[in-house]
Amino acid sequence: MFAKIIIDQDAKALDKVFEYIVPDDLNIVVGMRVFVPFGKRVLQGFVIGLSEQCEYDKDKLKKIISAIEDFPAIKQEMLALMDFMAKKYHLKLASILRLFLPSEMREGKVKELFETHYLLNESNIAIIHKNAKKQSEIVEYLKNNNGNASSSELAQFGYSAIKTLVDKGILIKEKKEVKRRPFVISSQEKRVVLNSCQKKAVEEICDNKTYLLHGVTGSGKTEVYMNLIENVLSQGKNAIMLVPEISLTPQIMSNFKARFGDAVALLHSGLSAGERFDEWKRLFSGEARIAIGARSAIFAPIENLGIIIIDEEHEQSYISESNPRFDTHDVAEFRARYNSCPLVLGSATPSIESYEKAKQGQYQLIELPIRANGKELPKIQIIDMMSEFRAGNSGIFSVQLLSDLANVINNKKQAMIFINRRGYSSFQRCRDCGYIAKCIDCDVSLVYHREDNRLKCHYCGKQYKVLDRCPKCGGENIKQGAVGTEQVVQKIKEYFPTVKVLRMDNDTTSTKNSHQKILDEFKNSLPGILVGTQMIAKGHDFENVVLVGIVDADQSLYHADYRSTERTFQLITQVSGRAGRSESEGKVVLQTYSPRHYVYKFASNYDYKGFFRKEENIRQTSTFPPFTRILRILFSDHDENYVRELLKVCYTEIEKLKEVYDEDIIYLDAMKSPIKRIQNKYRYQIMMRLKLEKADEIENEVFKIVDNASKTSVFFEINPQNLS
DNA sequence: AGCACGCCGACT
DNA sequence: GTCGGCGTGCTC
Repeated sequence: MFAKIIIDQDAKALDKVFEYIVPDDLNIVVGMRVFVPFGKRVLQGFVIGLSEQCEYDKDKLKKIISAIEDFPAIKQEMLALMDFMAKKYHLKLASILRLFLPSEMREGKVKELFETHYLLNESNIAIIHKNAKKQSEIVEYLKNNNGNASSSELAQFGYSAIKTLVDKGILIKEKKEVKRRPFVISSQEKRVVLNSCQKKAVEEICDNKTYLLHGVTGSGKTEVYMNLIENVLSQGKNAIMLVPEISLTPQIMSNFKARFGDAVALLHSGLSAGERFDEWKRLFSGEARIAIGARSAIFAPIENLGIIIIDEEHEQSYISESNPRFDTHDVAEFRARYNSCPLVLGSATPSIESYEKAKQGQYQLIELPIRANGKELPKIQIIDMMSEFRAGNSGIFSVQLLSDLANVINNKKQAMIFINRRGYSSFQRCRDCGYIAKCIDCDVSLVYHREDNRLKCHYCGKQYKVLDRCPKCGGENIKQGAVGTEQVVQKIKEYFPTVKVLRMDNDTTSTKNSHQKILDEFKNSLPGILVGTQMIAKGHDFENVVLVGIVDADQSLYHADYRSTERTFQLITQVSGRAGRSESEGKVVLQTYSPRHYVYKFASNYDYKGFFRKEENIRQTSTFPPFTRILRILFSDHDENYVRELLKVCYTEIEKLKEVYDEDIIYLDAMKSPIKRIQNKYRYQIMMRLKLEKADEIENEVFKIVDNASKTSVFFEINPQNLS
C-alpha cells in the first residue's frame, strides 16, 4: 500500500504530493497525520490518499515511520475543502491543512490533562468501621455526587482516609481526562416569543441554499439563530455559527450556553491553548454539536452539518488578510453545499456584494424590518463641523454634543462616544517642514500613545521615543495629528470633571477579561460615558445609554479604498444601534466635515436600500466589485532588487495576456505597495481589475505565470480589504 | 524549510 | 595547501 502525503512545511518547493510506503504493521487511513523520513530529517505529514499503485519511482520510496494520532485528524470533507481552497486562492496545501487543526496539536505542546477521580463501590460500604468518621463523610459526599469525585474535591477530607478507602476497595481510583472548559458566566435562559417576522424567517430557512437575513439593529436576529439551531439539533444535525471576534462577548456566549449547555463549543482568541484543543476535540468526537466562534471556527471538525450561520456577515474580519488569505463566505458556502444545508448570512447592513447577490437571485433575501422591542431607531442628527469651526469652535466637540452630554449627566444616564482610531492621535508631524515620524522597518506613520508617551508602529509593534524636535529641520513645532480615544477622554474630563469616563480600545483591552471589566464598570456608572473604537459598536445592550456621539465620522471615508463609503455606512448604523435600547428614547449626534456626502443622508434615515442603490450605481459605473474582480499580486522580500526584477518579469508576461483578454482586463498596473516595507521586507504589487465572466480564467493564467517566474511564494488577494 | 553539494577567495 | 562563503538543487 502506498500513501500520498503532504509534508507539513510552509514552503513553495514542498507544496506537492510525496509518496511513501505504508508498512503492513501500521494502520494508516486517509486524513491521518504521520511521521515520515524526509531527506535527512523526520517530518510531519498529512495522508491525503492511499493507493495500491504509486506514481513515483518505486525503488526510491521510503516507509512511513508512525502515525502521530491513532485517528484521522483531517476528515474527508476537509480534504475536499483543501482542494477547493487551493484552486480558488492558489494557496499551499500545507498552509490550508494547518487551518484545520488547533495549532497546539501541531506543535505538540499541549498534553491532555488527567486528574485522579474516585468512584464509589457501593457493594463494599458495609465494612467501614464505626469509628471511621472521616471515611463515612467521604462516602456520604460521594453518594451526593453520583458516586464520583475528583481528588481535589476530596482533599478536604485528608489523604489518609481516602487511601484507606481505596485499600479496602470502597473507592476505586481512576484517571480521568479533564476538559479545560472555557469559563463562561452562566445566565438564566430566557426564551423570547418570536414576532411574526422572526417566525417567518425561521420557517423559511430550511433548504440547501444561501439566505441573506437583513434585519435592522435590534430586530432579534440572535433569537432567530437560536431557533434555527434548535431545529437543526432536533433533526440530529449539527451547526456552526460565526460571529465577529469583537462581538464574542460573554453576554452572547452565556446566552448560548444557557440555551444549549455543553452542546456548545466556543472557539475564540481568548482561550488558552489547552482550552482551544479541548473544544476542538469535543467537536471532533461529536460530543459538542454547535461550534460558535470567530472566522477560524468555519473549519470546526463537525460532521453532518445542518446549518451554518454567519452573523454580521459584512464584517471585514471574515476576510483573512494575512496568509493564507481566504474569504469565510466562500468556505462557508462550500461546506454548506457539501452538507446540503442552509447557509445564513445575517446583517443589519449587508455588504454590497451580498446584497447584490440577493438581488440577482443567488441568495434568498429575508427581511426583519422592525425592532423586536417595537422601539423606534434613535434619531441621528448631523452636525457640520466646518460651520462650527467658522463660528469659532475649534474644539473636537460641537456645541450640540456638549449640551447633549450635559443633559445626559444631569439625568444620570449614559453616553457612548465613538472614535474611529486608537491611540491619542494618529501621528506626529513637524509644522515647519511637514516631516512625519515613520517606522524604520515598515514605512508607515507612527502612532502617538500618550499613556506611555511613546510612538508605536501599528504594523510591527516597534516603539520609539516621542519627538521633541524635528529630526529633519530641527524645528520644535511638533503637532499631533487627528483625534484619538485618549484625547477625547481627556477633553471630556476637562468639560465634565466629576463624571465617570471609561475608555475601551485595543490598548485598554489587551489583558484577559479587561473587556468585560470595562463593560461591567460602565454598567454601574450612572452617569457614565464610554469612549471607544469599533469595539463599543457591537452587540452590547446598555439600557441607560441615551446618547451616542460620533466624533469624527469621516475618518473611514478618507481611505483610498472602494469600500470605505460602505464601511462608513455600516459603522454609523452599528454605532447608532447602541442608543435607546430600552425604555428611554435614544439620540445620535454625528459630527462630520463633509455633511453633504450621500452616505450621511442615507445613514441618518436608516435607508439601507437607498444607500445600496446609490452605491451599486457608483460601483457599476466605476467598474469596481461586485461588478468586477480585483486581483492583487504581492511580492515581498528582503532583497529589493530581487523583488523588483521578479515584478518586472511577471508584469511583462501578464501584459501579454492583454492580447487575448483585452476586453476583460479593465486595469493592469505594477507599483510599490502603499506600505513599501514591512518588517524590513520590500513590497511591490501588481493590481488588476477583471471582468467577472473571464476572471477565473485570467486568474489561472496569472497563477501559472507567477509560479513559473518565482521560487518563493507570492501572495494573491482577491478584492483586498485594505491595501497595505 | 533545511541540508548537502560545489565552486571561489583569504588564512591557521 | 585548507577553511568557509552562500548559490543551487533536492527531498517521495
